[in-house]
Amino acid sequence: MEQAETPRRRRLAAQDWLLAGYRALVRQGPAGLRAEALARDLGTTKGSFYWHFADVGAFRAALLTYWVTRAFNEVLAAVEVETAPAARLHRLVALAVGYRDPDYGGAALEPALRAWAREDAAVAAAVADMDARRLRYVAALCAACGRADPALPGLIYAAVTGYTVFDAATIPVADAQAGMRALLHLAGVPG
Amino acid sequence: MEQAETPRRRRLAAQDWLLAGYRALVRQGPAGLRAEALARDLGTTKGSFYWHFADVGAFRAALLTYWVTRAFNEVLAAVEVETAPAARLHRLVALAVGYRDPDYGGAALEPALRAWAREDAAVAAAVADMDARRLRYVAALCAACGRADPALPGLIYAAVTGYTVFDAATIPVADAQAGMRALLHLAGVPG
DNA sequence: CTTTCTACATACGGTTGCGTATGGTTCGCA
DNA sequence: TGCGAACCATACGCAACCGTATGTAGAAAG
Repeated sequence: MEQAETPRRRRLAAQDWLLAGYRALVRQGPAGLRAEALARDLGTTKGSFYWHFADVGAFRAALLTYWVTRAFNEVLAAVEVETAPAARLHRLVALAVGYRDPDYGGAALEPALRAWAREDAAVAAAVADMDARRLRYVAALCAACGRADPALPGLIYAAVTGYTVFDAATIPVADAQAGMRALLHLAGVPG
Repeated sequence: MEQAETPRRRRLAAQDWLLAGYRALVRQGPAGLRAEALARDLGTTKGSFYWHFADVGAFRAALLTYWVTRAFNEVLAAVEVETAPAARLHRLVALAVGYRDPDYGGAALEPALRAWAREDAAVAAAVADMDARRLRYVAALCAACGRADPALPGLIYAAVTGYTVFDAATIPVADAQAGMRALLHLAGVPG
C-alpha cells in the first residue's frame, strides 16, 4: 500500500488494473480502457495485463461487475446507519451528490459509466437495472415518509443524477447539497 | 443493386455527414465518430468524407459548432413565444425533457455530448459554457417569478439534466414532464 | 456536345491497438 | 539454497483506422 520510491516498481494485482481502469474511465471515457494505454499509466507493459485478464473484454466485464456490487450496497450501508426514513433520505442525497473516493471514483464514476453505457449494451443494461433498483429504494423511503406524490421519487433521483454530471465550476458540491436539501424541504421531508 | 428500391443514391452534402455524426454519437458514443464507419452507415466511402472535411478533427469541430449554435437558441426561440416568466419556465422544462428531433437528436443528444466531453477538452469547454449560459437564463426566469431561493435555478437545471439521461423504460417522458411540473409547483411557480 | 467542376471510388503507406508466444525475473516456501 | 509458481518484458502477426494520392462519373455550364 505504501508507495516507497524504491527504484524497483512493486508488482501489480488485478485490483490495481481495475482501479487504473476506473481512473481512465473518469478521465478519458471508455476510450481509455485499452490494455497498452493502461500499462503506460501504470509504468508496466501489457504482459502484466494479459496475465491478470484474458482479454480487454474480460477486463471491462470485471470493471462492470465490481461497480454493480459496490454502487448500490456501499451507499446503502452508509445510509442505513440512520433509522428514520426522512433522515435516510437526507443522508442518501447528500452522499449521492458529494461522495468522493479518490481510488475508486465515487460519484464522479457515475456519469463516466453512463458514457460507457452508450457504446456497450451490457453496461447499458447494468445501468438501467441500477437505476430501477435505486428508484424503487427512493420510492420506498418517500412512502415511508408519507410523501405520496408519485412523481417525487423520480424527481429526487433525476436531480441527484443531474447534479453529478456537472463539474465543480458549474455547480459546486456544496451548492448541489444545498439544492437537494431545498428539494426535500419543499417536498415536506423534515430534516 | 442500389437501384432496386431507391432510384439511385443521391449525392451527399456536408450536412448529411453531420446528421449521420449526431446519430452515431447518440447510438455509439464518440467512438462512432470515425470516417470509415460513418461512410458505411451512409452507404458510401471515405472519399466523400474527405471531400467535405479536411480530417476527422475538422468534422468533430463542425459537429460541436453546429450544436453550440442550435442548442441554446432553438429552445430559447420556442420558449419566448410565451411572455410571462412563469409560463416560460414551464415551457422551458417541458421542452427540455421532451424535445425530440429525429434528424438532429434533440434532447437525446445532450447526454451523448456530455459523454463526448469526457474525452475531448474542447467539447468539455463548450458544454461547461452552455451549462453556465442556461443556468443564468433559468436564474433570470426564477428571479422574474419572484423566487429568490439561490438554490432553485441549479435544482431545476439539475433535475432537467437528470431526466434526460434516463431511457424511456426507466422514466417515461410523460413522467419526467410530470416531475418537472411538480417541482415548479412545489417551488411556487404558478402554471 | 464538350468542357469543367463537384462529388465519389479505390489503392496505398503509416500508425495504433489486440492477442499470442515465449522467455526472463521475482517471490513464497520448503 | 533451490524450486515452482506468479508476475512481467518483448516480439510478432493481424486488423482497423487515418490521411493522401489519383482516377473517374455525373451534373452543370457553355
